[in-house]
Amino acid sequence: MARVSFREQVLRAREDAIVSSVNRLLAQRGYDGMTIDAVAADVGIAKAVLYKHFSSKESLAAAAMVKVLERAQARLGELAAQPASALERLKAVVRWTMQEQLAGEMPALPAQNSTLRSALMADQGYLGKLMEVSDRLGEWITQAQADGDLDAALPPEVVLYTLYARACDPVLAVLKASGGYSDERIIELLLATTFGGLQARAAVAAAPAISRKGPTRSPGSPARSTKAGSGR
Amino acid sequence: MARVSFREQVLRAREDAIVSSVNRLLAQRGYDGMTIDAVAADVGIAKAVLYKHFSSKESLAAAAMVKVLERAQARLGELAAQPASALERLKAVVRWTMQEQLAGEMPALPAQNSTLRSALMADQGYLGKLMEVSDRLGEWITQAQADGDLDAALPPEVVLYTLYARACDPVLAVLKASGGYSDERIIELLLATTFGGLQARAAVAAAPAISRKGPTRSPGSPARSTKAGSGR
DNA sequence: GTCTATATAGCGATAGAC
DNA sequence: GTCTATCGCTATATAGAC
Repeated sequence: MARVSFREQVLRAREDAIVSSVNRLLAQRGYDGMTIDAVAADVGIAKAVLYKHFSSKESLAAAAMVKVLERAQARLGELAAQPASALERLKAVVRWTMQEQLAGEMPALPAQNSTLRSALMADQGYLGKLMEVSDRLGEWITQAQADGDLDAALPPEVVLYTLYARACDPVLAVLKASGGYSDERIIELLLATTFGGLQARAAVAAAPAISRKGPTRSPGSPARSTKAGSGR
Repeated sequence: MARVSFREQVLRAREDAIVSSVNRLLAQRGYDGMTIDAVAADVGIAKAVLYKHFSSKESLAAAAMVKVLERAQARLGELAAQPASALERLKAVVRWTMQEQLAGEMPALPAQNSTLRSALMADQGYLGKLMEVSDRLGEWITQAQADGDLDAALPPEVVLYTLYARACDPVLAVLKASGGYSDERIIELLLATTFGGLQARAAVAAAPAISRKGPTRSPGSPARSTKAGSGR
């Protein structure tokens, strides 16, 4: 019994290592760019061993998504324990998702992949966790609307989807790549643009005051300061 | 000379048809999901003929992106001719990109694909058009900030990237798939969430007043109205 | 100049050696 | 129980028939 339990433990530990690698590789290269060989190499095991744990590439992605949702659940639990308004909690959640993104720990799935989506929709573990997370966020959203902190004219599900979308917002990666901003500054900027549109009023009050370089520019001379491009 | 010109014209017409198909297929299945065979079948020509016009899949995608930028340029020109504030023009641009998305005409590229990105960054036509569009949008952005309509604390490039990101916002597709909203309603909702975060004040004034079903709900009973889920 | 048939390669998945 | 070598499939790209 003890030996079986020990073996179980070893297997679980390795599964954790696998899922962790998948998480990182998904974040770096995306689902299509991630190869099974790369996963095996990253974990340091043979590909055949990988298939002893997960039957397909899709199940690997599903496991990674479940792990992300579990981490999100843990974060939600922490936030629920702290005294804060619903809006503050929602902001903290989005901040966390952005930190995960910057840390390269937020897996990126294709917006619409038929086989992958089918696999995810068939995965009860994934669906269950997703619904639990969505329910808790939904409670905070409606609460924040009742508090007058979020625009009550927006259907809660629109707010929910928007929060999910910000967890994989490409703007963050572009700003990071541009190199002109610190991680914390990027998060503050995106929090400002995100919740400025979600809260009912006083949009930018949440963002710290920002000192512009040089004297205040005359409104008459815009002079194209945005030639960056950097192609989507 | 006339015959050559005629042949030229035929070739150009077919290239337009090809690019049009690529646009649609990119919007439907994404870059990785789009196969060359599907493009040839959609256009109604043989695959070999396709390669007479475009040397690779990447050049197909680049051509599609250039076409989108050209359409955007045309739209920007129309808007520039009309009397309106910079903010109104920016809103009109975003509205247009969302209409394109809903019409299935907005090609979707992977967020980070090494070979594709390299090909795009090497495409002078693409880069030139992108910079032209970005310059014009940048002018409107700084103007809107000078007008006090956009948050002046946001770097213009952050606003620019955010506008680009909304042109392929997955939230739109999710709301469309949910079936609960008309196309126009979806656009109004996303315009509200987008510019609420970008304009300095009076966030939701742009969105039309929305009549909620039933009597005003008591703030004390949130009762999870968001169990939708719909996976990422 | 257009299509059929094929070359080539990369990747997911598996069988067999040790 | 772990790894090497390979299968089979799909998709990009091309050569040759008509």
